[in-house]
Amino acid sequence: MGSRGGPGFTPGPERGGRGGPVSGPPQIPDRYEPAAVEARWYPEWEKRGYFNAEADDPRPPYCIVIPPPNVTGSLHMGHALVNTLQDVLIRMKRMDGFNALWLPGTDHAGIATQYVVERQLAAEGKRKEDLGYDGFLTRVLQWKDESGGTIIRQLKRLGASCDWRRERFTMDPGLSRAVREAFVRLYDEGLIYRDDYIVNWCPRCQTVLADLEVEREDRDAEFVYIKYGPLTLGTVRPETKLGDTGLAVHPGDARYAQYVGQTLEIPSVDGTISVKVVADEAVDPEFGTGVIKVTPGHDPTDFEIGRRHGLPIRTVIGFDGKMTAAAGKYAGMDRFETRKKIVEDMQALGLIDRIEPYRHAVGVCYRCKTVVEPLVSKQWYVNVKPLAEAADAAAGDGRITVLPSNWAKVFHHWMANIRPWCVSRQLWWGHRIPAWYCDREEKVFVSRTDLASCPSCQGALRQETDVLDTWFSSGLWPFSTLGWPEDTQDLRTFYPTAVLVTGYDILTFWVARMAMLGMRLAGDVPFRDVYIHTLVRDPEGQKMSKTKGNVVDPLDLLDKYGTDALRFMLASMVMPAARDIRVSDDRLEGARNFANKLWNAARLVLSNLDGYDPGAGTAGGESVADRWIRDRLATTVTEVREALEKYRFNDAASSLYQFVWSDYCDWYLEIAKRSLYRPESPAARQATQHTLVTVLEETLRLLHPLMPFITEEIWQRLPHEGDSIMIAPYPKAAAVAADPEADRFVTLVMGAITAIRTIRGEMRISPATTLNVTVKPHGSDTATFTQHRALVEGLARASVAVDAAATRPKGSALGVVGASELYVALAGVVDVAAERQRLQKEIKRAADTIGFTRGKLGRPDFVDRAPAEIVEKERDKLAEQEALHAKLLASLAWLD
RNA sequence: GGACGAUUAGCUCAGUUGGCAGAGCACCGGCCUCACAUGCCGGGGGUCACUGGUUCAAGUCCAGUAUCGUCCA
Repeated sequence: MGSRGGPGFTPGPERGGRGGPVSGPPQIPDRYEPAAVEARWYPEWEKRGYFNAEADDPRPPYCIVIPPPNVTGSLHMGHALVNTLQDVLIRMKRMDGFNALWLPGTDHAGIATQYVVERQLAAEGKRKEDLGYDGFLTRVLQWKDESGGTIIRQLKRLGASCDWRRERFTMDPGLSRAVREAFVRLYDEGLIYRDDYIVNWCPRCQTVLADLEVEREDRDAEFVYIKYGPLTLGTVRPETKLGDTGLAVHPGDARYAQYVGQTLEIPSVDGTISVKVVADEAVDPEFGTGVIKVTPGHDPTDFEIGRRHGLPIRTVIGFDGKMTAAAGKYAGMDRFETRKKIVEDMQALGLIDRIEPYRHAVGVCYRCKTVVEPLVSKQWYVNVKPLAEAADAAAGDGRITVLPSNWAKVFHHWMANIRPWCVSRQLWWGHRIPAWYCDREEKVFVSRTDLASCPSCQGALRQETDVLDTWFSSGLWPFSTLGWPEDTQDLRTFYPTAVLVTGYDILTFWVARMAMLGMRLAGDVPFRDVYIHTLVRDPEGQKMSKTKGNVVDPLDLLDKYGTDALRFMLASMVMPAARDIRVSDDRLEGARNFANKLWNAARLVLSNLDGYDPGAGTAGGESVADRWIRDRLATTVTEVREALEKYRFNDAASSLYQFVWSDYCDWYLEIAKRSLYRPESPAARQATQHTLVTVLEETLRLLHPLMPFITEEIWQRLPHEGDSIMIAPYPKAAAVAADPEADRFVTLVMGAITAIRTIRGEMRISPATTLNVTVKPHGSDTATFTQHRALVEGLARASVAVDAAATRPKGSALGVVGASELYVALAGVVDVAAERQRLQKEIKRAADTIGFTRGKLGRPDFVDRAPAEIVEKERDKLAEQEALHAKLLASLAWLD
């Protein structure tokens, strides 16, 4: 498929030479059919290696790493959005002369994947323990092989131009090595440590969760007021009373000052318990009775209070969510059943003061929604504080730009308030922590290589069974995928990457961690820009969720509307402010219609290329309309480039939409038809053909990043240079020179056409009726009207006479175009009452503007203090409106 | 409780440095005009949430109020 063009071009390889205007070659359907086009071009692009980037390419690098989706996942609307935006950027930069690399891959999604496989096993009546560690991992890998690749195939349907040769997976040997290297380095630097701390435990997943992995859900509960010796206090978790080791009040609370420091013996359901009363700022004296019970083993706040005051920890709920032996007679009972039972028991003993309904947020596991149990256990932590300070500084001084800028604040806030990151997970699926315990010497060894025996005593070792948080490996993604820790050519060329595009929901989960780890380990920021997009919602603004049943499958939309339509819709919905996106069929239809519009514009152009010589250019026959559409395109190029540079995808989309539909199709094509079907000269026809083709060709290149398939399909059928639009140059912005003649054309000729059409519309005159129009030009307007008389006649369906000496015919409607007038004969066509009504409306409009403007100009403050050009503009407006008003009044008088 | 955001046409939303309020959809009227009815032509529709302030000038800047939303605790 080489380049076409040059003299003697005949459009379309399969097209026969047909003379004159035709209704489009039968080979080109009158509707754009996306499926076949998409299926044809994607494999072709991939086969030709257009997606590939090399590290030794001398052009400036531009790299995006994909936010890795779950390897066993499938495409949802969020993926469709984030990957559309990345593809728009990467295609634009690739066309624009950059060495553009979009690096794809997937992550292993530890908890999520393990949870899915465990459910599969449960359906078979098995547990992972039945398969054993190795057996379970085999099973997970089997599931990965089955479902892995699904999302990659789906990304290809979306048109994603990733360098697939470089696809990575967080559990690959290379990336696993990076994980181990990172862990060991941070450990050696003293940033990783083990600690007994209160953690979020998921009793179902049997693992600890990071704070971020706990979601809040509002639940109805009972607020139980318990008689606590001499005091009364409220709690939503009466079952934890068994683990109480203290009571706390606010230090300034006079009501309870007498108790502070005392140890009370409290009669309880299972004998008495002894609790120490402490004063702590964390207590809200306004809440409940102002006294709280302190259960350091089962509540994060209580844990902190306990640490501050040296209270002992009593663990009464175990990792299985059941009461422990320390819970006495409740041992072995489920925690929620115990809650009910203990209330009953306390009621029997008269220990309940009262019970009130209460709604509060409980923490649940973000994967399985099980209520999280705060528990004390020994875990691995990263002290991220120093890393966060560095990352925060980079965002503060512009080495990283977070966009839209309101997200920069969120980023900063999170960095400034960061807490130690718990990185160990009690899962089987993930990167096993490279730590070995020597039980004999009670030592821990962290090592890059597997250890067989204790380096110190040569005794047996056991490896840590915990794995690392998935985000630990994802946090290395921008450099581990480029070969880190090796000093690779890829890393030197493509790191730091240009931009990271992702949703705000993982700004803290992931973006923050990449920034911290990248700066610490890879020595520089991982990306220059972070572009945060919002969530995709249903038409009612509801978050899509399986439980609500309002999930839209992007694959269905691709089938129904076409990939380009979905992409265009998504891009045009991405607003600069942090607003969620609502997808609706209306929006998609609009985008599909836009694709169809473009398709049909191309059909019109392609069917009118007989005799066209691409090498001859405009042959000196260029018209003012040809110049006008070129100027409009040049302006559009500037707008689109600026919008994309600033990640204002909606601006880029609407500029293109407006240009293609309103300027090119509605105006230019209609004008061009006159020139094609009734050319003034062969040169004029050639110039029109040339303009039609080259403007469309450039428009296609401008649009290609948003709508890759349809643009390639049309581009290939047009005269063009090069093998594919994908690798054709992105249009360059050019200054638009002042063109007074083109301005007059817009104001007078297009204005006259619109004026006549408006009169026709308001008078409800059928489009089939040819109107008799007399134009009375003002001064130098004569030449313009005379020159374009036929065009006005054609586009306004009128018979036009230009006569500077014309007098207003009886029973005619008035149109005002600039300083000129036109009269539309209505005699016998319509009753003059309608025109009277129309004129009165126009008169009121003009009078309102005049009143407003006079008022403004009448205020000395305005005239004195506003900039001269603003005042001048107001004066011009006033004069113009006064002239218009006078004409309209005269016209009304004429009618009567 | 804290932070952030939103409030503009019937709906969904743009509106960048303060200078004549915009788009798409929906609606109304007229058209199957030889690229397209996934279309063409025309039209109506807004006290820019509210109250004050700054300014010659406020949708835009400032303060407050109300309502809604998101995140954090």
